[in-house]
Amino acid sequence: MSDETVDEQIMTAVSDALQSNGYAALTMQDIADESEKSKSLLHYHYDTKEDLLVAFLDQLLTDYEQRIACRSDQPPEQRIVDFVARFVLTPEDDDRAAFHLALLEMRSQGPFNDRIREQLHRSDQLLRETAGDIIADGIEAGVFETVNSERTAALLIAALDGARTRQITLGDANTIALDGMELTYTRATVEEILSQILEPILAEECSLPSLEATLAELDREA
Amino acid sequence: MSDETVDEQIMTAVSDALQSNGYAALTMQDIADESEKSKSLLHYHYDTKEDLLVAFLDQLLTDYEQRIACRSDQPPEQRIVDFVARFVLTPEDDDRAAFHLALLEMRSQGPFNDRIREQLHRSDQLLRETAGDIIADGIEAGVFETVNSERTAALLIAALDGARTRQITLGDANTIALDGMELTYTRATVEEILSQILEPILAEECSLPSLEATLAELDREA
Amino acid sequence: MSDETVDEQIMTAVSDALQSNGYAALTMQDIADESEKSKSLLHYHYDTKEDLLVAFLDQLLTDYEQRIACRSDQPPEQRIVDFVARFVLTPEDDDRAAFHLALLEMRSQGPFNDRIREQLHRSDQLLRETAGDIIADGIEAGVFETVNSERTAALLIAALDGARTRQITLGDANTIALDGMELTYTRATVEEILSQILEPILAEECSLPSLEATLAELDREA
Amino acid sequence: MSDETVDEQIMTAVSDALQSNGYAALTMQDIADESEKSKSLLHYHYDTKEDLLVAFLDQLLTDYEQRIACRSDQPPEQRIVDFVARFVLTPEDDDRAAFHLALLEMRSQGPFNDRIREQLHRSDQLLRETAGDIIADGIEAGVFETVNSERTAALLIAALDGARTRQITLGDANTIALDGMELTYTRATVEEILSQILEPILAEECSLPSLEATLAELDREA
DNA sequence: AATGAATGAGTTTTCATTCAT
DNA sequence: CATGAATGAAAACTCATTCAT
Repeated sequence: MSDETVDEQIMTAVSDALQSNGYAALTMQDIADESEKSKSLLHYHYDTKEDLLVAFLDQLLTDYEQRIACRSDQPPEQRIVDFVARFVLTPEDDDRAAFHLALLEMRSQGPFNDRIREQLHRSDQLLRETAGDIIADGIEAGVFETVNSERTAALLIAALDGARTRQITLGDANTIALDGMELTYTRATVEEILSQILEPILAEECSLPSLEATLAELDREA
Repeated sequence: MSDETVDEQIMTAVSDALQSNGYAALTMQDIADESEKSKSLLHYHYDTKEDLLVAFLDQLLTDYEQRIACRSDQPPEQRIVDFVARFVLTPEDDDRAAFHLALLEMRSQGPFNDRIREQLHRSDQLLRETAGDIIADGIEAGVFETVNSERTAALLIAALDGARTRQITLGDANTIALDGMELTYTRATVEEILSQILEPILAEECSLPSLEATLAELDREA
Repeated sequence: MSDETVDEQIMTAVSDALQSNGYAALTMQDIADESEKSKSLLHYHYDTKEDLLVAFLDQLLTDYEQRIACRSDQPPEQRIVDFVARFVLTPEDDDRAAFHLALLEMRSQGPFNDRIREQLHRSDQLLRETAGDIIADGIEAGVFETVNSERTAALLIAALDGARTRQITLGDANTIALDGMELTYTRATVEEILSQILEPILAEECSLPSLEATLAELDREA
Repeated sequence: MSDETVDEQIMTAVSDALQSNGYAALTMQDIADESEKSKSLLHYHYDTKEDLLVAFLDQLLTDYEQRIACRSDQPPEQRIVDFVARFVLTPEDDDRAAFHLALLEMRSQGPFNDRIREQLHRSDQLLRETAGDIIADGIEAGVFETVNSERTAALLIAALDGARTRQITLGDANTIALDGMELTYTRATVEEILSQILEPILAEECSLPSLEATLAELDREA
């Protein structure tokens, strides 16, 4: 805790304050309260509230980008399952849900704020390229049949992002029944993506790694 | 224009103000400026800002629900194409994009506001039921193969909602190439849904109506 | 009192607050305290502190200009004595001293603020023209010998303004002895101007009206 | 440069900061920015901002007093021309104008601040005594006719100070025409003082040194 | 029904000052 | 000596809400 740099402390405080208050109602005082620092100190490090929030978004997205990029040593079929599995939010993932909610609020500020919009663009680019590259690699490796990798990636991401948005905005009550189990919206969507989008394009003799195992693996890493 | 009731005028003003300022920065003065009325009058009709916004969201979703529900006299394969086609946003649809952006901002307020959350729930329920019902009707009518209608609907909606969110937050620059044409994110996603999700579950001898024609038809209605 | 308009009340409050605090230390709260209104109301009537102060300066100078301009029906020798007599500040003139002190502070803001500078220019122009015109009229009427009216006016005003500045910044302690009486700096300077600058340029047979009588007259008017 | 003591550096920084920002808007940070030192260091040397500014004013006035006092070995008629010539500000004298503007702002703080007022008094005393003494010396030496030296000095200084105030607050645009040349307000006033106040009191056979030559001489010294 | 005037509570931001190093 | 970090108090300004008319 106390070995965090001040900047890290502030970023943590922004994150906590966003989770408690939401973006629209967020005040500098809220952030100061979450850190153990004064409002003045926030202004000492960041000239304006906007500067602070832009810095926060930057750090957020940079972290996110790093998480997306890892595990690139795996075969394509594992990487694509990894990719989609990372979108699964369990009801216990309070922090991650809050994080994505905050991100969603900032995303909706994009059209009103150039600096935010640029950051979002950068990050979106990476997300789509990553998914597209994995699929393209899979085609080249003979794991997937020949499909338009870019468009398949676009569909994938739309579904994953949409499921996540719905889950975090509507709450976990919003579940989907599968074989008697109640799945979160993201979990159910990942299952559907695997069975209705990715399995149909698998080459003969190929199979996807187990989602269950992949989720367990990701859990272990975290 | 002038035969609008005051309430209608106010609702229009809220909509306009949201489009100009976004939810986070929206003030009562902004709304008053968009109407030709005074701030005081807004308070005369709605006790608090929250009351006004909840009323606005209610009206918004009610309108939306009515639009979803219509054309129920059509056969299932037409109704499902109708359903997905309604999500397509062209670059010219400035107003609708702004509308959905405002809605997105309000959606992200759900977790912080019970009254907003309830409304969102109600509307989401309807959306998923509608899609599920159309697919279930199609199965019963022998147009679709037997699939889990609820889960397919969930995937559909996740993808449609996600595509729309990405399009409105990232701007129309964010396009997807198809056969040399540049499609908006929503349009491309609808195409993918049709070819990768709906066509594969069509019964033999069955086909989907043309998206092009359906879009033209919806356009005519509006 | 209570029949003042709100704007008048605010202007009075600015004046009072300036006298108590000086320009450099003046806050909106100070002004609100002097009026019986809230800070918010000041912002309701004037968007910014600068707007308020510019409006105040405008009113100040406009009033001042009107005072300068009056009594224009008199002969030139009376008008010039009037003109210089108006600069005399007695030790009892607390309000007027405070007023000119506030004005002095605002004058020193001119180089930093375009809007203030413009107002000062306007007013200065008038002051010099008025003095110059009186002298020119006097020359034409044969009351004064032929001198450069513009330059004589410049000297006159420099001395009058300088004397006033010294009196208000250094306090009334700063007096000048004349025939056993202690005169304020402005009073002494006016006497000197009359005897050393104006009397020497009087045409033969002409004389200046009594300062004493003129001061009494101005007093009666006020 | 680097052989300045820290105190000298700080005084220079105060002067620079005053010229850039004016007294009313001056902050400790502004001063720190002009020096290459930190805000903290300013407080290490001067407990409070007021202490610093009072010290600055003290140094300012002390310097000024020394300049007034010099050249006391000259004959009275040269010394009085010297005295008035020192008030001339050419349009090129940016620094001196800024300096006097800062001083003017501090002068207008006198009524609100005892420590500042005392300093101003001290300095004003000296100024008037110096002028009075030169004239008294001139009378004794038979250069000037017998006049009230104190009162003539008061008029002189009022005019000189007033001209300077007007010139620095209204800008150099505020010129006065003389024989086709545009003179600054201070220059024109000095000319008028020489011809209308000092020359009339010269004893027979006496004449004043040339202003032109005196200005050149002062320039050389600086 | 409608509004201009008014305000209190709160927002971002500023700034002189302090303190640990 | 010197500084970066930190803060409390107060600054300008905002805004939902109220009230008299």
